[in-house]
Amino acid sequence: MGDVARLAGVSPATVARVLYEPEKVALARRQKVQAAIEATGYRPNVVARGLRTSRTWKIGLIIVDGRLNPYFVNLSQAIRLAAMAEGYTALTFQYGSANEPVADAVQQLILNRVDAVIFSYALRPEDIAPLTAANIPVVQVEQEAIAGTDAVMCDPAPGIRAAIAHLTALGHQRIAFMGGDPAAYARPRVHGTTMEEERLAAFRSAVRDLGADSDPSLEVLGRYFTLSGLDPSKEGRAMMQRILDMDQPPTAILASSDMLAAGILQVLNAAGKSVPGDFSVIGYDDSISSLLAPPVTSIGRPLQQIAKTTLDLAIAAITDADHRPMRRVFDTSLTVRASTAAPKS
Amino acid sequence: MGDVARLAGVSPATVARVLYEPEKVALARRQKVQAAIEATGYRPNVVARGLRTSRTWKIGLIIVDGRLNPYFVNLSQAIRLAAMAEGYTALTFQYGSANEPVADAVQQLILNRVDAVIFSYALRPEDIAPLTAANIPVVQVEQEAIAGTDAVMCDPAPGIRAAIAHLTALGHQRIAFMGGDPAAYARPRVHGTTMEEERLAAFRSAVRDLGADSDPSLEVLGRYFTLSGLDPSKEGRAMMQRILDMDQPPTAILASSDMLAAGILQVLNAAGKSVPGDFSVIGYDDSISSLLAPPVTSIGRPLQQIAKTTLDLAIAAITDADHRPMRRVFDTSLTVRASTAAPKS
DNA sequence: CTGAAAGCGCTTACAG
DNA sequence: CTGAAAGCGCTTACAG
Repeated sequence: MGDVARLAGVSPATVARVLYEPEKVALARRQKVQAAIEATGYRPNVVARGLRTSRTWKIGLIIVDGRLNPYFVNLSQAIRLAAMAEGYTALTFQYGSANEPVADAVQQLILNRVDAVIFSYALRPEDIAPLTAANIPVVQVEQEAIAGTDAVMCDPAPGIRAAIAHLTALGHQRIAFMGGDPAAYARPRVHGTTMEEERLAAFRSAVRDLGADSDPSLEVLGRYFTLSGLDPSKEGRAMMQRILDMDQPPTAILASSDMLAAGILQVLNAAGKSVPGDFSVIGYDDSISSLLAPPVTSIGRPLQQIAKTTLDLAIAAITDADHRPMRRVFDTSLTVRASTAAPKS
Repeated sequence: MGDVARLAGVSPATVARVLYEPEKVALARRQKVQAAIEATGYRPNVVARGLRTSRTWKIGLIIVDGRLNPYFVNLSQAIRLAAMAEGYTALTFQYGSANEPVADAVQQLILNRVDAVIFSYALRPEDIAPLTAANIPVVQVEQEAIAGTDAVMCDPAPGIRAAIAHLTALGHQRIAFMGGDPAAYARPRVHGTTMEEERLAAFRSAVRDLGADSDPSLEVLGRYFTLSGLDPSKEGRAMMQRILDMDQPPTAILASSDMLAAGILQVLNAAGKSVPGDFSVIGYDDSISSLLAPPVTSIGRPLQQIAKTTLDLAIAAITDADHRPMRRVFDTSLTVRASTAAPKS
């Protein structure tokens, strides 16, 4: 910066002004400074600026490890790109596998003086205190572990209803739901329901409204993945095995993640059964569904909008001292692929 | 820091000394300062330290977008964790999809004064100049686009030889290679060969040595993925279609990525063919191979070692002014799963 | 419209 | 062993 100032024959203050409020600098001088910036290739030191203004233009992102579910790769990528579009750089920490405690990630982000922290399925209430103490705003994505904090949510109901409607229109009567057990995921919550409860409730009401079988034995509940071993299709395989062992098995299965659907396909492949011939399968997340054989019909979310909104809320919280926490809800929707067809009659 | 100093009745300089060279502070004082640090929960501001010491403890990582190939999620995760273990925070930029030019990422990393930049399949020779000018060392992973720069490489030959040996032991004679076309990937190189050439050469020599058919028509070459559309199994589907159309099709296929293998399984599934009944399939990367149906035999790399070595080299380059660029090479290896069996006779 | 000066929170060479 | 002082590279309130 000193070089630029010297070259242009002005003070460093004027260089800064050309950078941030050029209209306040007389034209002749401004042009001289701009020429000097060009000539030297000068770009302000982000670290120094961060120290001076106590805005680092960094946001922290704490999100589930993408190796456990590639959906989180898509989400974190979308958030990172939305952040870049607004001039922010993302500092990402993965949560879920490895022994990388969320508390440590929070500490790191505080030390790095990030302007805001975005959590996706990773916020534990006890992590809020240090962030609040450091005056760092928080946005929750698809999670409401804390009241009074911005939250960007996804409503599973539209996608699940579309999935059940798709299956009943094909002629399916016995449709199984494979998903997270609400009892196993007693997540902290502020709205009285967890995601697992919401998805299960959406399934139940869609099945009831659309005339498919309402049979509790068709609700196959468990975990999405085991944290150890990085064998993310294991849970789906185990749950599909339970379905194959049923007295009155379903003809279609709605799984609560694409990873579960992958496990389903593996068990059916090993058992010599075909999809959609013997079973129709629908996934959730629209992550690896298009890579499976056959490509799997799946419920997806509007990722770009979620990411954009998340950033808008974070920026509002950063820049507006009077910002009131908001809650935004997006709809899920169904993408039909080759894993669903009419049942054998 | 001022608070701590006041509370302990010492100067800020002494607080800093307790933090960085405690043995130089008299015991009584040191304990007083440590107590004050405890009491206030003080942690040094990383931004200020970065400005003062011109070491930010950040490393930049520019790597292929994990949505194009999940292997890069595994690799970047491994590097990020290795960095954390050494006290570094990673600033990650994805390369390949979206319009996120590498040059911009490089600029961002320079502005952020990262201590080093790690490239995986993303280094273009023209990006080196600004980094060199900013005195930021570079490590190349699985890529040697530039001479005189640290490089951590993977030798495809051991894994490919193991794959072919596995197939010939099962009785396969006609084995196809599906991979990147060396002509399509005229990557910058310093060692005379590109990765595509190395893999193809490894295939050819393994096939020759192990007595399988050496038939140029069994080399099905193309691209790993299309950058547009985020349909990463598309290329594999197209190449598999070419194999199905052959007069003398192979009985086994070695694909150069798990994404290609996914496309293979999709085409065979749609054609009513079975794996490994009709075709044995081997993938590469050991990324989603364990999620496919059937789980796919795949060639993998020692990720933890690669990540650790990458960081060791980066740190050496950061801390040691006399550091001489090094080249480290790791072996690939085969993980056998359910997609390979004896051919139909 | 412009510059001199202060200060963000640290670290470290220097003097004692 | 310890403190006062300088300085990393910026931004901005203040005075003119």
